[in-house]
Amino acid sequence: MPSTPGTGGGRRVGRPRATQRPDTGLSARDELLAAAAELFTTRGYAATTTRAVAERAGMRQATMYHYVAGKEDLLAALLESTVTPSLALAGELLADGGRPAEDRLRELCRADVALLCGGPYNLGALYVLPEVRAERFADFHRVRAELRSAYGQLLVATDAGAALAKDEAELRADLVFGLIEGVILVHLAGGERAVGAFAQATADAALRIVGVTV
Amino acid sequence: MPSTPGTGGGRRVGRPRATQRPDTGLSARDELLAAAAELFTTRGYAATTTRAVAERAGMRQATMYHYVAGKEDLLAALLESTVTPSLALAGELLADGGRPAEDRLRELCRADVALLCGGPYNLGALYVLPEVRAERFADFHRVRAELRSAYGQLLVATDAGAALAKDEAELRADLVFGLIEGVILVHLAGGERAVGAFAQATADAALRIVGVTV
DNA sequence: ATTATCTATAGATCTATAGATAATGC
DNA sequence: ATTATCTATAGATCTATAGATAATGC
Repeated sequence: MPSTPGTGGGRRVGRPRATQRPDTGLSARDELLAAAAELFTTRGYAATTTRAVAERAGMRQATMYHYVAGKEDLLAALLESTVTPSLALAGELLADGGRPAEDRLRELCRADVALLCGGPYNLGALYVLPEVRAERFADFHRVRAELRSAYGQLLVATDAGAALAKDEAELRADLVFGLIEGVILVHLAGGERAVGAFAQATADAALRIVGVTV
Repeated sequence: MPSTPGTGGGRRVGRPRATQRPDTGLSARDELLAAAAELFTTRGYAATTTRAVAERAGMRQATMYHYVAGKEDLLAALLESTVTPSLALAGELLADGGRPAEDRLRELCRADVALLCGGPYNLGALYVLPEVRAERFADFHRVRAELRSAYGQLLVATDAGAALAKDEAELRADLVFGLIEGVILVHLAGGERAVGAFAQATADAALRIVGVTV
């Protein structure tokens, strides 16, 4: 059986690292992603050098290019990793006609907030980087627009949502989406509050915006 | 009468500029601030060079240092300019015991969103720059915390807010603040919607979060 | 032989300062 | 004389590539 890269244990091919390899058990690429997540969110994307990322991942700057094409590559991977799970959940919820739309919308909000606030870094802050508007990240924007659309569909499937004019429903979907995004940023600033309860409270607030009485 | 700097018209002291001075009627410092606002919000702070700012303001890179101490100086000035007007309004509203707190909270939300969404650039996006966490911007954070506190005070002054437990009121103030902040970012993405109506809708959504029936 | 890593560095920046220059003001 | 600007540049980066090296695999 070939040694799984990243299990940390076995003999490793290739020249040994100059510094001790971190014992996180992650693959080298995932260690780079974790380092990038921390540095991009705490110091800023443009302000983070390839050297800083590589060295936090326990390798020399040039070695990074063995695993990723460059900084943009790291950012693109991190961005997609933040939306993909929520989008998968949204797909399931949209298909599940057996539950009231109110419940399903609440669950999507809750999970979305829990996912982003629960991680070790504030990856939500990456969404708003000006750099992310570039064509290079069109894939991410497409996925994100799909998630936004799922919010809108669940919203109009609620009783309160169905009673709204089309424009008004669109507007409220934007407000809900804005709440989710903003709350992720505020949560970080606020610091220590239980993530689960906070996510639940945000979901309730979203339903109040839609017009559901909670 | 000494010629007011920035009126654009009169004879100017000093070596002439190599390129035509923009005819915005702004002082050189304000032209730098406007250039920085555009570039920081569209390309990112760290990604914007002093040369880019200076040249957009119609002067050579080195000349910028005659007016500002550097890039950080520009960012600090822009940040404070976004909170100061809302904080002044908040002060007036807190002092005005003659109006129902519901109305005053609504007005603060509306004005805050209108101010940030109404400007030519998305200055709200500067709040979330990781660079802004540095000690250098402590002044800004102090002012911003005051604004957050004003939201909290108006919230507990409403009938619905007064009925909440202390923790729950704090939580909802964070949610309202998160909504305002997030909405500013979403609005930009959403593009063309009338700012006034959007600000009003956000204010209504904030009151719903508090628990007021609107 | 293959692989993962290293060291070294060319080329391209970018910031901030030094010192020159071309106006007006008196 | 004062002021606002310019040109030039030293010093400090940072990215991405070239080429060497030290392991394992067969």
